[in-house]
Amino acid sequence: MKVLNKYSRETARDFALRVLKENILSLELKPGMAISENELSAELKISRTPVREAIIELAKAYLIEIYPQRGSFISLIDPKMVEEARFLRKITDTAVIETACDEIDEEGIKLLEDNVSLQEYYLSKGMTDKIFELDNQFHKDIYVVAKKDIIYEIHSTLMIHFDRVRNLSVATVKDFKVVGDHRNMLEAIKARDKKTAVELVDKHLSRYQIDEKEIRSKKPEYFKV
Amino acid sequence: MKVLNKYSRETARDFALRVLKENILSLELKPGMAISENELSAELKISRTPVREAIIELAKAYLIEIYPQRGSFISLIDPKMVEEARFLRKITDTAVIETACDEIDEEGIKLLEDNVSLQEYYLSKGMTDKIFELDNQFHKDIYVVAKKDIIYEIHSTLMIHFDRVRNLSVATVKDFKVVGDHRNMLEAIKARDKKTAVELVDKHLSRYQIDEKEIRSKKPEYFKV
DNA sequence: CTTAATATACTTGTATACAAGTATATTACG
DNA sequence: CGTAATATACTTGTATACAAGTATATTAAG
Repeated sequence: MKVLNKYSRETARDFALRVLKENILSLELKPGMAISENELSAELKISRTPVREAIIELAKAYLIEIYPQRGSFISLIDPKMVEEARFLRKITDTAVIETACDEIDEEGIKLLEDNVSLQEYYLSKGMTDKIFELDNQFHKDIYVVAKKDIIYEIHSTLMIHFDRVRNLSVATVKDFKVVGDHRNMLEAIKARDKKTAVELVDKHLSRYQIDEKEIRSKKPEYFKV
Repeated sequence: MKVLNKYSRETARDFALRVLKENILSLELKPGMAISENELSAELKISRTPVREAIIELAKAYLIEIYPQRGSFISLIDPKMVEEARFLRKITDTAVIETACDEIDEEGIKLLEDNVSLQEYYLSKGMTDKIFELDNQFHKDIYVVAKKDIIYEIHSTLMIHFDRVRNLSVATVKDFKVVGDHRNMLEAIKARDKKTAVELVDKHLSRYQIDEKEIRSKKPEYFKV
């Protein structure tokens, strides 16, 4: 597991949570792999308590499975789980961008504009690795504009199911097209054009389509069913 | 706080969680009220650890606010939070009932039919207190039919924000009309009539409309803003 | 009496010890 | 050698002790 640096103000629990999420998303912690509270606490140089609290939270999001007195395991990729996450993201993103069209104001425009401009800048400089983080932030900002930021937070951990499968996909290179999507979304929101905005969300998410069969053939041991 | 009976197989953590949820929903634990891990563990006759773990989970759902070294408090009613929960329930219920229309089969019909029949029976006998639980189960069953039960689970804790405000409302007596709603929803799903089903969800949720002003004037100290 | 300094009694965060149960390795037996 | 009984070394669940910080009560000074 890749151990990140602990921020000085960060609680041990938040630290453990951050490290675990990152490693599950990046598949450094592999689906099906056993993890132990004791091992992790040794590795992170904190006690069992905060590690355990982080594990419990991830178990609530079905990212870890806890079998009492037997062990805890990184959840296998469950196609049903992935589908529920995708479904939830689609309906929520759609409704939220519509609301954003209603709620957008000068402040919101600035928030989104700054982000997209930066994405375009990094794209033009070929610094595509910077775009990933801005991509996530852009989606969060739309929720903020729509005054639905709690929903974003609540769903964020669940979306790891979706995102880690994406990370297994070979064809994640076409990421540069998303910057154009974001620009178009922003313009639609500014124009309060709900119909176009919703179409863009649909188009945008279709880029994240995953070829389950292909991934499954490469890594069958990662899958639940 | 009303302490429930602990099931023999239930872990101490699940027990604490169940008791806390129930008391927050019923407003036995009042918004803004201070709670202490030590007090609760004494009251529930379990140690601090499982109580603490339950509190952390509820804090993640914004039902409890933890201020380190100062104390933990039942969250005040936050209109933004209530609105986000209502928004989420509406869009999710809508999308899920459409999916249920696609996925319904004999087994699903039986599941829903058994529930609604029982509701109708209790209604005819005037045993309206039994209907509350069946109401929740009916909604969950629709998610099950639509193969979206994880989404139901993930959202259930969040919906307490919405439901506890409903419990403060005087006009919750018109509950008997929901049985008719449920019958109509079931028939729409059986007929795979998405348009009608969605209209019914909308109509159904409109019954849960809350008069914030009225509640606020009765209990202003419960509100955040 | 007022005000400031100091205890005191809380709070949650973390570390650790023990309890209860599981799975594997080891040992003893046939 | 094969099989069953028994240790052994894990696992997570729970209880408890201590650490660090906050808010209030108490005390002392002016």
